[in-house]
Amino acid sequence: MPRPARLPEQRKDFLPIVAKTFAELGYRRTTTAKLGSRCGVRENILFRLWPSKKAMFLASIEYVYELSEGIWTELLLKNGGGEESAEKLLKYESMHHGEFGMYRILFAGLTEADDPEIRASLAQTYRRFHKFIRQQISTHHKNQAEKSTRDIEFLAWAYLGLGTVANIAKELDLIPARQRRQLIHTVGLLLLKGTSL
Amino acid sequence: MPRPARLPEQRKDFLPIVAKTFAELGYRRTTTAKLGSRCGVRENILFRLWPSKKAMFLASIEYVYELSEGIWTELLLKNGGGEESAEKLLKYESMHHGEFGMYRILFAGLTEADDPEIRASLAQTYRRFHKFIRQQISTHHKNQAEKSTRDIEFLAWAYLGLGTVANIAKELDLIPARQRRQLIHTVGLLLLKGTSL
DNA sequence: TTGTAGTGTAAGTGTTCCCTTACAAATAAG
DNA sequence: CTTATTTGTAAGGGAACACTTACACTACAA
Repeated sequence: MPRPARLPEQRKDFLPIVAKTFAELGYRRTTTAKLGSRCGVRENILFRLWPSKKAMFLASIEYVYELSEGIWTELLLKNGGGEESAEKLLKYESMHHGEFGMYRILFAGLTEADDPEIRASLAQTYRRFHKFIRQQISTHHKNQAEKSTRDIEFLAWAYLGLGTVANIAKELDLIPARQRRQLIHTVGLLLLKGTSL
Repeated sequence: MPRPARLPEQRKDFLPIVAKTFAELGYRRTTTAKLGSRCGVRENILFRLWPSKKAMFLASIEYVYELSEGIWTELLLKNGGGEESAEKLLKYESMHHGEFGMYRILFAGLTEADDPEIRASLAQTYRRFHKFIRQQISTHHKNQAEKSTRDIEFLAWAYLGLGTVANIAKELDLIPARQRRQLIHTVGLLLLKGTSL
């Protein structure tokens, strides 16, 4: 009898490394040879775990969301679901937004968006981010002045946009870190509450 | 005596085509052969106009801003610099935002941002967009309740973020066109005035 | 008309890249 | 131990790509 296959475990071990590489180099400049060397194996090993380079990239896109969601839900659990949850998340984000640089995978994906599979995976990821944010805004407003569902959806998109420019600004050194934190916090509150700045 | 060189004219003729190609395919998938065929010439012609593929891309990044700015200032001239300028621009943007798809060049550039020249060109472009928007918000507030410079800067970044998600949403079909227009208009007003939604 | 330099074509060149194949080493079950 | 299968290495194949070179043709000023 042969030894048991450990493919799933290997996938789990290598995925963070693969994702980080795509985040750093983008899709096209990431070569399968480079992925292999970073994982400490030859490239054909990776081709046994995923059928193609594209599949590795798709797995990385999913990983981006799961990483963020993991951190956020942990924060929410600590908080016990109180009303100030959204504020706590916002405060956390203003401090740690984009610290792993994983958003770069989404930028990379956007330039490959004419591939239907990459496009679908990206769309799903953005929708999941949007849904999560929308829920936070909703919860925040539950016991207060009501807002229409449409308004909350818009505010959630605007918040996603805020996070995205913050990432771009970080990437290009457009705004110093301290000011970037203030930006997320100030405008984030404006969007969370929908009230005047 | 030889015939006079027409290199500047050729550059001007080809740049929109080159930029559009980069916008469609991204940086890496755009091959110099493809650029040539779209321009109706062989690739070496393009290498006489720009020293490298990267230079063609850099020129395309600048072109993105100039195109937008041209449209906007034309709109402003028509309006005569009245107080409702910002609103008019906003209305125009809500209707035509991203219609040429040139923002894709910026996405493509972001995944190449570790190249110092591309990074610098991108940074300059974003700064120019930010400055333009900031001026609009400032002008809008001139004769009304004052806002701090810092707040106006933040609102301008937030507006840039709004435009960016709108582009992403368009790219990935996350929001139907009609709703996207409403998003830009509603949240745009919120950011322009800094008042409640 | 003539000479000079611009404008275009055709055909490489060396490199890089995704993915495959061939095969050796390790390992667990019988 | 034997055997079947996994895990790893080494090498390379075919294609694509950025950029170059060689050379013919064209148009203009003198």
